[in-house]
Amino acid sequence: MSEQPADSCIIKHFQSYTNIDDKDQQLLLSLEKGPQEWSKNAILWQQGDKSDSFFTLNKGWACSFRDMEDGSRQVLDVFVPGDIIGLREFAFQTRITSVVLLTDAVLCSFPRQHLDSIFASSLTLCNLMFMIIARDQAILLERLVNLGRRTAREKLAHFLVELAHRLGRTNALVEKHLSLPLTQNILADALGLTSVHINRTLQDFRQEGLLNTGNCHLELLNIKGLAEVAGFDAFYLETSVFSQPAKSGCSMQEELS
Amino acid sequence: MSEQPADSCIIKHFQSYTNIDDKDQQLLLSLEKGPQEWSKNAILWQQGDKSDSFFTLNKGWACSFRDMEDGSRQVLDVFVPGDIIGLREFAFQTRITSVVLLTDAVLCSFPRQHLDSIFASSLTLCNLMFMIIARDQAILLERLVNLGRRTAREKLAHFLVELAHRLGRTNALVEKHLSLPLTQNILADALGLTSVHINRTLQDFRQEGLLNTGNCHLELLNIKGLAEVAGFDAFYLETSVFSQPAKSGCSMQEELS
DNA sequence: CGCCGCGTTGAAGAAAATCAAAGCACGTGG
DNA sequence: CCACGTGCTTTGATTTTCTTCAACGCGGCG
Repeated sequence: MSEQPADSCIIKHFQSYTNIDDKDQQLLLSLEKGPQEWSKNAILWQQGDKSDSFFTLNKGWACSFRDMEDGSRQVLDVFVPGDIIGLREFAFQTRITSVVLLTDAVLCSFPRQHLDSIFASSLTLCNLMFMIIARDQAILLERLVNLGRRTAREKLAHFLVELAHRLGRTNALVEKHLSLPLTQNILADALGLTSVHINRTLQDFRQEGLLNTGNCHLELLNIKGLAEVAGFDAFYLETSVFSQPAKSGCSMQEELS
Repeated sequence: MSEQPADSCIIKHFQSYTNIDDKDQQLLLSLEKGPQEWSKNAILWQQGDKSDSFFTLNKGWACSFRDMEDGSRQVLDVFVPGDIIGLREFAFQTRITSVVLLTDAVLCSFPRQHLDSIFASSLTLCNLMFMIIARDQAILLERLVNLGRRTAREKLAHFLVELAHRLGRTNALVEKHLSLPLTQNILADALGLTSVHINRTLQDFRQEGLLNTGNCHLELLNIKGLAEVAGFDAFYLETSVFSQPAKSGCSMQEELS
């Protein structure tokens, strides 16, 4: 239960946006519940569950989704290490989406009522929370554009490039290789396509030398090419209310900008 | 510049979620800039503009959109009287979307830095702002499901029923008639379809006796039927952190639930 | 071994886009 | 008051994109 600051998921996440002073760090530490191990395919929560906490994802992948009456599902979000899960359910007493772990994972829980303490005692953190939720929304907006006005090729390319970008922020992107624990089915459910079509589109990309896939692993051979296919522009990921930039940990950022 | 509380857009909006005490009302009043008239087709702001304020929409309709490189556009949001416009741009120094007025309108401006005063002086309002932005996100999520996993029929029906629901909240829905200043083109851009296809789907609905359209006007003949077509469930519109329900102004709410 | 989840492949079909043109309503100016 | 332009709706014919269905291979794992 007593972590060092370096182990705190939420502080690490917040630090990537702006500097958090010692006082605020202590506040966060005192509110966060220690890391817990979860195993693959565990359901973090389901639509309709009581909504009284959110999580920070320290290690592993997760995704949120909505089940449809006809048996299909829409994947709404893919979470990677460093992400906050469930902040958007803040306004509801019951969960409006479900969340499943795509890999074994380490999570920190954060009871919702602790948000009050944050709002009450730190203007910086209050602003920051607001900024994070607003950035989440920007990502959703972009996903909306993706689903509404792009072809399957563009959708898939855009999704992958965005993911690479987000992974770059927390250094999980080693060279152009990244572990991608997403089945073609999940990709399809995220992009509003069928897995069959995802499969064929991936084949096209491989033939064009844009990427390679294999065994939960993705190799981006030509990120610029992919970004071009997608019409990708990273502006929507770059929050800038606080002047201090995130510590740039990765060459991706420059390569894409 | 000196409005009575009843004229304040933002207070009215907030009151629909929970009770605002006098102190908070005064605070809001002091921060809000008086109502301004705008005319149809005016651009509130454009992608890339400096982002330093948001608006409350007192009268009229607006929509936010993103222009694509290929000339098409994706409509992201349709705003109706009582809505807050631009809250989600909070995290960015420049606008990530554009907003255009669909009718003549009355708006109140709210400088962003005033949010700090709110965060600093009222825990209630701080929570409320958070709730509102979270609810916005829930609506976006639902729109995402709409775009990703529904047919044209379902998309259109869902969109219209959601709109009716939202209008019901602020009493703009008289009987089953509502003014709908949306061209088929805008509907298409909102739903990721073409106006031709919207036209044909609307014709189907008319033939099935579900609705009537004409001249910026929509008549919902069979809301239940439409909701059924759409697989509509209003849970995502019902925020419930604050126990007090919004004053129910309209028979719609019961009819649909 | 046999099952199961996942990726891959092919053929056929459905949903929606595209292109092009015509009609209609409304405001504006002659 | 009528002619005209403009923006929106409507219509038909054609094409593209993506889905559906069905089957097979392959690897991991109980």
